[in-house]
Amino acid sequence: MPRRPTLESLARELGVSRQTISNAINRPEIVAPETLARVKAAIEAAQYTPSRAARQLRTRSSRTIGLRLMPNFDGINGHILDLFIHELAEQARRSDYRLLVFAAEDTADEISEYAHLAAAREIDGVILTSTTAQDPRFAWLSEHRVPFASFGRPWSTTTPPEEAEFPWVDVDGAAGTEAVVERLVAAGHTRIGYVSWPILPGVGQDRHDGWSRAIAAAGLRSTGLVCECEDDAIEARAAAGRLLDAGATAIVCASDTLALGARAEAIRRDSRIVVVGFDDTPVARALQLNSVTQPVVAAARQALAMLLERIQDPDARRHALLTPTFVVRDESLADGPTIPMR
Amino acid sequence: MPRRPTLESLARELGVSRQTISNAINRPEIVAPETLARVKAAIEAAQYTPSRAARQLRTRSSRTIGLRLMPNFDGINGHILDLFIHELAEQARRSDYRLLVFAAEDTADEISEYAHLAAAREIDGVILTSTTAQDPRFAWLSEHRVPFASFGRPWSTTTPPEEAEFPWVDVDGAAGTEAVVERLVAAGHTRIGYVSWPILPGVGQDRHDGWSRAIAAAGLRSTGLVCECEDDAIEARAAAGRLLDAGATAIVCASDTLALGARAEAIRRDSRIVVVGFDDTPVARALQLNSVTQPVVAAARQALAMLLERIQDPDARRHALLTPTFVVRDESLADGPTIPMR
DNA sequence: CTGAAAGCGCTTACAG
DNA sequence: CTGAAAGCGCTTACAG
Repeated sequence: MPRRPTLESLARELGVSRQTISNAINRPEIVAPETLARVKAAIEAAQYTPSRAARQLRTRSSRTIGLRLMPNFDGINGHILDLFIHELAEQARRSDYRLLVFAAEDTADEISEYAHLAAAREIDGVILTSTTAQDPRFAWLSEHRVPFASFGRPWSTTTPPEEAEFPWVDVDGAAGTEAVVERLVAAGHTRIGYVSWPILPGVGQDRHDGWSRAIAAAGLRSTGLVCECEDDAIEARAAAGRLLDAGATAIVCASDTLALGARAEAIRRDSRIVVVGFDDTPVARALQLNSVTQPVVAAARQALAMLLERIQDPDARRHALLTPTFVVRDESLADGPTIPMR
Repeated sequence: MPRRPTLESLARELGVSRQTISNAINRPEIVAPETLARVKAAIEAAQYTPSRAARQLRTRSSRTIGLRLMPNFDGINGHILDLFIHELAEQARRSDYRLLVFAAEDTADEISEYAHLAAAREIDGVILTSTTAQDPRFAWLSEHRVPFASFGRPWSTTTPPEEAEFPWVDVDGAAGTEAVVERLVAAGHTRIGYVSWPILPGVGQDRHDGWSRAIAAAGLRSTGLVCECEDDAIEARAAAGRLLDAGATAIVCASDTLALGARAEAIRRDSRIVVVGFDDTPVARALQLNSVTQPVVAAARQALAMLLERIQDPDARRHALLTPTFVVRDESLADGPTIPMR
């Protein structure tokens, strides 16, 4: 790459001191207006940009945040993380932060990479995604004083997430499935099945609980109307079959992948059966499938804002639970306020 | 973050000079074995990692590569880039390089970010994806001496890609659709339709040409058997309808998104109709759809290797065209060597 | 092989 | 407001 100007060379050229130029960049308000203008023009003309490394070394801040890329080989749902990362990168850039991403084999490997990055002072903080119950990353990062914010609640079975000593933002999955059921009930459905992810503490349980809560609130029966399965369309198709055998007229699913399978079965049996997915992935849009959309852009913004606060103040610990929206694409449900079909 | 050891503090502790420690890290072969062992142990014990910023400043190398995150809001096909980036991150880490990602509004904005990153010496090189005909990024990066390697050929209409003055790796899309048609012909199909992306220089034309070439080689007719449409399942469904009206018994598609739509129509008409997608996304797997899989992992490795070569040698310009594989999931095609169904 | 020294390019108190 | 100076934490020729 070509030789580039430095503070030194620029100062000589302009006949001022290095400090003046540095001031013009970092504290323009203390520089005399005419000098400032002259310096700014020279900076512009020379395409001068301070060396990030030198700046980092001096200020002891990298203005870089680290993020592990989660493997997403088999999921349709990885789309959510795609959107999240994209928005995170956009916001980071706006705040003059860099986004450093890395791959890791597992959580232990992920942590070891944080250790490296932190030791080499390459990152000022970390954004976590895909949190699990008993997630070991929270403790490690806290212990080692690495600032972080999490997209995903701590799914601890002992401490409620509101008491977490670190900032997090999450989407209220239960509220999503709950809203779906309410709408289905309003449309006259009384046998509403649920194709669930494994009901374990975390997202799987959360989404299930919303369905369950709404069913109970409506005074409906739930017996025989839940099927647990892995995030696999083939399994979901079989599960949907069982729910339909049990008389379901609508099937709510924990993901679009599951909905894809459920819908194949539903179409075979009776085209009036309503199927609802979750995450509103491109697949749902392509198939005109009802789904629930997460406010991912807001989540990314909040996560970054929280992290930047945390970097400033080690005690910062805001929490935010965002509400998802039911995207109705089925005509039989198409009354009341919805997101317009795309 | 906690106070960390420096070369200075470690040297004092051990009673050796800073250089000795630096040598132990960077040129261990010139340090006396016992000293080396002692130093290595101390480094391990103190969890010492050299400050990246200081190192960068001194060596004038950031060991960081830049990558623009392409927006992927509406595509199912974004999956390929996901895999690519993941593998790139993995390989980069293995070579002790960092992967810095950023979002950009458009190509001009992307270039302006390269300008910033290069001026601040934040990156040593760039990996390009999603290349287009007349892609302005090639010229800009070349002119500004920013090393880069491209995942995607230069789709210039004037210069053949083999003459490009920069390294690139790509997947031979034409070979993919060609192999698909050959297999369909072998299975007895004589009316093979193609749902195409817009046939313009680039991936769209490339994939179309493979189909076209194989049809001609088999001595089959192609009239009425091509439909161009945007990467949209709804449009694809209509297109498939027209192809079926023209007598097609098999439909090859430029993407899984298109195949999704085509299949919906095919199922409605006759379940024996064969549909083939492209990219083998999770959707294809979920729906047991035939598809063509790109060797993305190999592409990412090659792209990184080429970039690292280019960083060493400004004249390095290897090119590689990788061959995709037909993933057969339809029983009617299930003879001959295939990738086993997952 | 080891030790004293220069310098990468910045930022920021400190006198003036 | 500006100028001379220190120092962030490394790497690497250079004498010994």
